[in-house]
Amino acid sequence: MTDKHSYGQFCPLSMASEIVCTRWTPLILREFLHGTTRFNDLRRGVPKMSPALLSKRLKELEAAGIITSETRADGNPEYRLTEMGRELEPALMALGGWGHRWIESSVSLRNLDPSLLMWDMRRNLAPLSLPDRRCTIQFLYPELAPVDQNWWIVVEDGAVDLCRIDPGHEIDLLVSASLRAMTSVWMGLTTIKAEVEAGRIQLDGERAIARSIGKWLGLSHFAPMKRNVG
Amino acid sequence: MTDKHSYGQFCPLSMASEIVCTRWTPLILREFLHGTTRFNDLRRGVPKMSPALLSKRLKELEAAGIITSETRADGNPEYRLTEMGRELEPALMALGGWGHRWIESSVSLRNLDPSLLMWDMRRNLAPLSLPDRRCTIQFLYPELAPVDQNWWIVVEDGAVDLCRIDPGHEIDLLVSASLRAMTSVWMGLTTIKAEVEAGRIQLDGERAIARSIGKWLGLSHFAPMKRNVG
DNA sequence: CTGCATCCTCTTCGATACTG
DNA sequence: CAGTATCGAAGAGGATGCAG
Repeated sequence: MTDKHSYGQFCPLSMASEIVCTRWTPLILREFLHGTTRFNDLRRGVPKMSPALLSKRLKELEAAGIITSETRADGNPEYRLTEMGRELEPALMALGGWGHRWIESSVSLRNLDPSLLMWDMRRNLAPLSLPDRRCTIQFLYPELAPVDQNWWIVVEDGAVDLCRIDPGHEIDLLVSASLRAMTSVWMGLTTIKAEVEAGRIQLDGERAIARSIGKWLGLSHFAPMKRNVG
Repeated sequence: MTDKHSYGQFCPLSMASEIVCTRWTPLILREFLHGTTRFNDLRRGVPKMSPALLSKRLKELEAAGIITSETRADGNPEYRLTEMGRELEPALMALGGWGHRWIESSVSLRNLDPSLLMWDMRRNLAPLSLPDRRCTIQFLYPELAPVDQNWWIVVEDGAVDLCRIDPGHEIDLLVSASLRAMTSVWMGLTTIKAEVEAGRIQLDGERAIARSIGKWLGLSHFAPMKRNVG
């Protein structure tokens, strides 16, 4: 009829699913809802997706009216949600909230990935809850392969940068952790405090910054919410 | 890592999308939320899906904990949503509501299908708003091929049956319509009253039943809601 | 470096037919 | 009624290339 990919149903849920519920698309939209606008930043949020497929999906989303692309001064496109796209947020949040409440942590925690964790903590970090000067926080995951062990987050003038190579600044706080413990904290399965007491996370450095970590550390949007399963 | 199909991300939206946002799955869940429990009834809601794929999806949903299957007395399985599955309703309603508000009717109306329309009107019909006796309502779509022209809905003792062959009862109301007009009414783009006045729908039969059609006729759950596009 | 396009392989899907 | 079996077509993933 219309095309091969269509469900052929006029039902609004069917029409919406044709656009939103295709492979990778909810994750791309998650990146957009976090404010990402550029191709390679999108890729950091969905690193296992091939660039060709991401490119295809962006064209589909643009054709559907969910995003626009505009060529910037540097000649590269900038993608942005339209109002239609922004209004997907409640539906995606509801789906994410359901996942948070119902999907077993033992399943989610099979997908540990320091890169995704740090990338998300970077964007959810609250600079205003840190001292009003440059702050450098190092994260150390001793159990990982050397290339993934060290991460630095540099906060300066409200901007948050994530580095995989030492920026050379004095370290204000060193967070040493098992990746599983840190991810569990991010997900809201446990707390920094509990993990520190259990010896799975250590904080070394400036007392004030360590004490206020619960305020500035960016966790999952769903972390404060109750769960129904283990 | 885990398997090929996984996005490899611990994010709850990613985990939820792996289960819910696969091809056909939102439509299957829509059927379940309407109370369907049997394989061939599910098929009526997703007639363009192959039975092999439906069977596969049901196994996946069961493995994910969203449905259970129990063998009934007749030896055939009965599928039911678990609590985990029922709690998907807000997310799916949000997605459907978004589709209703934002997807152009000209696009949805490319998917006209009398079978899907009648099947949905059957299950959303309100028997209590009809006289407390057997009522037979015939729908006639003169422009369609003969096999799709005639439909009968029989309401008796609170049960609603849909027939494609004449049940032989006296007709209490004959609804003659263009399929596009009837579907537009179902979607909430227009009203029965407006379509009758425009000559695209005719009601012939018992006055009281015709007058109360707005009460007993089952429309889309989203029909009363505002839309943002044409 | 960013933003793709191409080529190739592998998996999934759809159509049809058939079974207990 | 409730599925399997089979097979060709479409789609996704990985590697590589390339222009601005």
